[in-house]
Amino acid sequence: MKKSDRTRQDILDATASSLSTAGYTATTVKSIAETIGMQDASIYYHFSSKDELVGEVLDIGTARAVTAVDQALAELQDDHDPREALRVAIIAHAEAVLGGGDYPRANVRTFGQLPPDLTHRHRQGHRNYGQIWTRLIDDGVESGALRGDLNRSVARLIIIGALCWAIEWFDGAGDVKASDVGEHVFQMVVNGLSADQPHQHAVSV
Amino acid sequence: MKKSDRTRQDILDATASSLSTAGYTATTVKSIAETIGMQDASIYYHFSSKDELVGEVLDIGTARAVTAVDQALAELQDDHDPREALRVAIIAHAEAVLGGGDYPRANVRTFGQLPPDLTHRHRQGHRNYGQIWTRLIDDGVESGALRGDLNRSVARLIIIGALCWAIEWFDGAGDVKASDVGEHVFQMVVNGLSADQPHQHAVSV
DNA sequence: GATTAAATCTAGTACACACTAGAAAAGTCA
DNA sequence: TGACTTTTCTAGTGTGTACTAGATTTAATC
Repeated sequence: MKKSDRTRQDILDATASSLSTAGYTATTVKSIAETIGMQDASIYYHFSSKDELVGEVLDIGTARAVTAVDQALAELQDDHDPREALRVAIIAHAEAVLGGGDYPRANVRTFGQLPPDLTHRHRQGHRNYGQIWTRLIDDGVESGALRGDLNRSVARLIIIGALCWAIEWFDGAGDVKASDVGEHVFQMVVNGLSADQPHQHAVSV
Repeated sequence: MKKSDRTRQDILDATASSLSTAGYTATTVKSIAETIGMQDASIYYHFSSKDELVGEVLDIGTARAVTAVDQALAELQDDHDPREALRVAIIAHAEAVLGGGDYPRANVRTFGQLPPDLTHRHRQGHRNYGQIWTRLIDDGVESGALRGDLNRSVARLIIIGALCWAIEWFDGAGDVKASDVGEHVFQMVVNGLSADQPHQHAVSV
């Protein structure tokens, strides 16, 4: 029983790594097997199909991102500004997707490349994730901390989009850290790029 | 000569349409041929390979996006606020990529799915496009209209990212128009979501 | 050490893909 | 109409893919 579990984990890890860098199509069963020194046919002892394997990787990725954001929000003080909650969530997302492991990165990277079945399978997970952000924005607007003249759904998708697209250009090796990307998204989206606005505190990057 | 040109155009159009909805892998030479009522082999009379065909579609897409933004900026008054230039560019980009034709949409949609050769081929085009935005942000910071404490390169990529990712969720059939998405990105990224800031004018959506 | 179960391998199948060669058809113009 | 060019089709090739069947090896248990 033990051996199987470890091999299974190796397969998942190799798949997450490949998905996060090469994408869905370039991630072949053969290439996964080669990474861990197996024959491609052996993969099918542990997973019934490529898409079941990929699906499991994506599930783990979603779960980790949700956990990261939830955990960051849970550490907030009770009387926090709604903007601070948004800031904490944005930075947690950035760190999970950009600086974290391969699983959340695989999730974002392969978004839009998946076959219909897998896309449909993960729609619910994405909806749940989106609700975290919906609540954050609703809280902000209703408390008066955030403007109420914008479409909240569009605002939510723009924030998530800015963060998700960062995977296309972010290079962990540079000076800019994952949390820096999060801080920038927060500064821009909440405080705005315009000079001389309230709530702005200088950021050094 | 005439017949060939029209067929060639039909092939390009069908490819752009397929790329913009199905992505790179699902866009097969056979499916393109079927769309225009041809045999797949006939495509090769007009294009030497799938990637040459796709490359040409992407070139057109980049060119159209650049033209749209350049044209919108050219119509500005001489003494405009740098923020207004950013606004005009953002909305032009949103309209070109979300509301415009298949070519710019194909470009954004397949970003990150392309084989290395095609990715490399279009790196220069993307760099050129990025420079338009670099200049807009530099102008804003140097004139004092935009804050100078953020990394300009990161800011640029966040703006473009928020716009590009919109292709994953934007539905032209809904109430929200492409220009609305642009307006929201501008409002959030430049004026900020925070309530009661200067420069903000209520937006109705 | 023998027996059984778990895990992997060898050797294949079937299919979709990009692409090719040469014949056939369609169009052009004297 | 006839000669010629342009365009498309028929019929294939080779390659890479996910996946399967059954033999073989490795590990666990008595």
